[in-house]
Amino acid sequence: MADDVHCAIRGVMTLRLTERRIPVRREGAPTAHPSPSIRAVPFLAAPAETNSITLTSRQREQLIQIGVRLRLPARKIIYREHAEADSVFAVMDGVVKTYRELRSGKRALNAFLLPRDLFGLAERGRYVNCAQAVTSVILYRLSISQLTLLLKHDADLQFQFLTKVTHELREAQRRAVLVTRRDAAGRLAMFIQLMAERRDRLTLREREVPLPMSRTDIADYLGLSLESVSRAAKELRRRDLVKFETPHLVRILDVAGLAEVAAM
Amino acid sequence: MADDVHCAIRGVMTLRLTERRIPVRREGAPTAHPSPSIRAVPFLAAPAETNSITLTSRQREQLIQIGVRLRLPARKIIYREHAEADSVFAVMDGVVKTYRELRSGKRALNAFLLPRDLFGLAERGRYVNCAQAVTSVILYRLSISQLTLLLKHDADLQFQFLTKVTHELREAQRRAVLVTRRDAAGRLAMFIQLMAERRDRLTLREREVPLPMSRTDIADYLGLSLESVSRAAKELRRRDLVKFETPHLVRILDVAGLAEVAAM
DNA sequence: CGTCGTATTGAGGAGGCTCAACTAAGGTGG
DNA sequence: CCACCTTAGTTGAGCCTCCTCAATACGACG
Repeated sequence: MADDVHCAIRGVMTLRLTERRIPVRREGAPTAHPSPSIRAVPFLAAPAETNSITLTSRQREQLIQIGVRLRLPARKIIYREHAEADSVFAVMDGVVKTYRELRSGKRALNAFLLPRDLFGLAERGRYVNCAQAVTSVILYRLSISQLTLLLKHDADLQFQFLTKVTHELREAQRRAVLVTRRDAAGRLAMFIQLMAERRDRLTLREREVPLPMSRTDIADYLGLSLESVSRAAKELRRRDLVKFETPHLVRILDVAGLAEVAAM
Repeated sequence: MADDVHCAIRGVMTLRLTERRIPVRREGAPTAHPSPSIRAVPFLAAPAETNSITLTSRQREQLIQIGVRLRLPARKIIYREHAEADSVFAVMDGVVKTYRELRSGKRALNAFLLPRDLFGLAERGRYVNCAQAVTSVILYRLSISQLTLLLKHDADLQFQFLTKVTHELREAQRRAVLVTRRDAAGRLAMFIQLMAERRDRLTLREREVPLPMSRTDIADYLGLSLESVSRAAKELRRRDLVKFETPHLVRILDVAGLAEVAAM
């Protein structure tokens, strides 16, 4: 009995810690996306449709057939820059980062990939950046050659991919604009907004935004030093715009105020 | 006779000036790309192929059928941010810039579009940035709705577009990495390299790189102030890496040295 | 030859980076 | 169970680079 209680407490504590460091299980857990799906805002005006594209069940089945489901631990390197590119990956659960190692020893983060995102950008059959799991992740690995065949055969499915890549292009442009600004607080505010928008609506309501990545990752993404991110966080807190419940969970206190700081 | 000479001289002078300010006619002039074509490095390893993709003559014809050829003067605004997006454009000749107007009154340049580039990025039927002619340009205007139909019907053609957008995504990521660096000289060096690579091989050999855009445009693209661009140019000149024949034509004196400065 | 737009040059100030010390929390091993 | 070590994050001081504001030079055009 005493042992049970002890175990229960330890279990809870461990769970909390795990939640904080690598929050893989959220509401809408793995089972919510049992088959591959893609998130993208279409470039066409969608009359009655939602903001997102959807694959037909047949398209999902086709993807499942050429794909393999993977489960990887946090920090696992998925592929390296210049490595032979044989696969494209779809994130089912967890967070992945893609980055480049610079000569100076610094690394430039290109993107954080969340569930329903694709990654595995290649050029002439070689990956153009590295990919690493931020949290423990569940991925869907698609053979590029098989995917290419499938896309050339199914124009509708390919159109979904075209829409997705176009979406990614817009995001990359947005980030490029973001990192030109000079003030650290503004950049961090935009980053928090960005992560908040990409969350499911469920938690958006509570205004709690998980930031599973480290301060260093955020700094490398925003083109700031780690210290500047820390100071910017303090600044946003001082102005009562956000509150960091933990280093990896931020609560937005003033949505409008944060938007004001984030505006360029 | 005297009048003829006078006219001839004036004609030559005018031509030279036009060349410098808006160098539309280059070797491989408009007639070199009489029908729409796209430039992109494929993401697949191309065994025997070149670095570029090519459209079949039938695909070109299909595009010509749904497209309209346009000739626009320099500085002409092609479309504005948030405007209804009904067209995608292919550059046939000249240079176009896409940018966003920021609240602060500044503008952030997203890209310079050269011949064989596409532009007209939209989100939910609205353009996400402005497009303006830098030089006088010849464009091919494609109706998005008709293009969409065509792409959904011709998977091979769509695959070319997918390849192109993927290429643009890589470029956007590269730029996002570029603008995180702190030193102005390094950024400008990368920019000169970038423009040199995108030139046709013909002039690359001579190491003369035309920069048809203004210093302000370069500054807005690199996330620097106009003055910093000027100072960076001076710095590169001081080190004998480049020489500015005119403000809009730079000659690379030391390819390796420039690459060294440009390296991150 | 004067004017306008573009590009260059100069002086001063702001912001972020670097270096370094310090704190907090987890994991390990005695 | 506690001391130790490692990693992540915070805080502080001084420096460096770029931005801003302002004046000047240059070239094109009327």
